[in-house]
Amino acid sequence: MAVAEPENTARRRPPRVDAIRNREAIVEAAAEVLAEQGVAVDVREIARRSGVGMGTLYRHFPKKEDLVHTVLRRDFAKWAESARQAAIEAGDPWAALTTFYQQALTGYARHRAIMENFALTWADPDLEGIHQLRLVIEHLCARAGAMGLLRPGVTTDDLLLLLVSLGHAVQITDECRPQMWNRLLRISLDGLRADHRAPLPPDTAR
Amino acid sequence: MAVAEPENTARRRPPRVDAIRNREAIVEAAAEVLAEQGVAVDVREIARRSGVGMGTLYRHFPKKEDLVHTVLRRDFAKWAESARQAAIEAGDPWAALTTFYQQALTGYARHRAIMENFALTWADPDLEGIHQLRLVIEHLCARAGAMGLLRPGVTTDDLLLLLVSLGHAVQITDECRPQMWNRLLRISLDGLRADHRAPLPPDTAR
DNA sequence: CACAAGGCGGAGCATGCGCTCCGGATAAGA
DNA sequence: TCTTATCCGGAGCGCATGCTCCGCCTTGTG
Repeated sequence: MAVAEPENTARRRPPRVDAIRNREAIVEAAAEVLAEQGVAVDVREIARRSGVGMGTLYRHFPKKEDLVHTVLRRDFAKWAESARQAAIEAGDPWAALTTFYQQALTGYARHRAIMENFALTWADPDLEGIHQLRLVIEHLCARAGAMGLLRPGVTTDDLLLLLVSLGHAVQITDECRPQMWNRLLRISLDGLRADHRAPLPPDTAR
Repeated sequence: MAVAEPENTARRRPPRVDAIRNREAIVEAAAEVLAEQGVAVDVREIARRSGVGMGTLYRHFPKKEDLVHTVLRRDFAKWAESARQAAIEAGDPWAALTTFYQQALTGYARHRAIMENFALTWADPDLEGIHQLRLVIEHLCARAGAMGLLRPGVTTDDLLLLLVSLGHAVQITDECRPQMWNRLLRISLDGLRADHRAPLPPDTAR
């Protein structure tokens, strides 16, 4: 690995302006298309919408996966942040929890690729985005728990899984019955309230 | 449409024994593979496992869809029936509801194709299988409601959607944390109990 | 303005999958 | 046994999709 790589540290021309412009157009178009159609979308469609050729697209993102990851990291972070903001603006801890779910699930419905990806990776704490989201939920959990509002024994993992699970319900119902998932959310949250003292089944270690 | 179709009513030889045997082998193998890998499976894999050539497979089922439907109708019915039985054997109405979900969700975890298909078609009451399942849930709902155990305003659709939603959670967690979805089930069912009298959000018509 | 380094576009390759085609095999009636 | 309607197998077609290749063009520098 010690072979001389000439000029790999400096003396590199900065990227051309058209290259920068194109890269941004690609990411923008990809975000749009991934939100609409999910990760199974044809790469040609992304190229078409961003007004760029396949060669250009693959120069900037050597694998489709690279592009998808780039977009997903960006949009996932945006999404988690907006849910966090919504929770902060709510008054009491319980309202914060409710608002958090409502905001998160509403966003969910508008981004198929986020949903698909979240369902696959929610249990992996190494991913930056998931980790951030986990911290938010932990905080909400702690706040509600401190005021004795939350059912004892409920974990952050429970709340994360609930988010994934309801996310699926949202994806299925949002188009034809936009308020139906809200009923399910209400039911689940009521099941999380502290007046249920019966212990939950143990969560067997992975 | 009145063109003479010669001999379309009788005088047709019965199918050969090898044809019958092969047809059954195909359905059996397809059920296995669909359960493991979902509907996206390669048709060649089904042919291979049933020890039959592509020509034979496509003679019996002209489209992949036909085979999938055949298998799904069969397995969906089996699945719904086993959940119904479990509910019947339970004592009180609430135990029936709990057992029903537990049985249904356990079966769910073992059949990917059923899950994928159910998520797409649960709202369509024209499908025989879904209709049957709906009746079962309606009955459970009525029983629990009559004893004042069920939260007022909860509909059959709510319970169906809850099934789909938890089904997704099961699919995600069953391999690495087999008991985790049970916690979510418990939470949701507790949210369905009659001690929550706060009205649910309205379900806007489709 | 002249000239490269680097960027650009899209035809085309490789792979995977649904489905077809047809020469050969075989069950079942005469 | 002989005949034939019926069935069998699997090579291969058509299409979609991820990705590459290469001749032409743009940008930025002296």
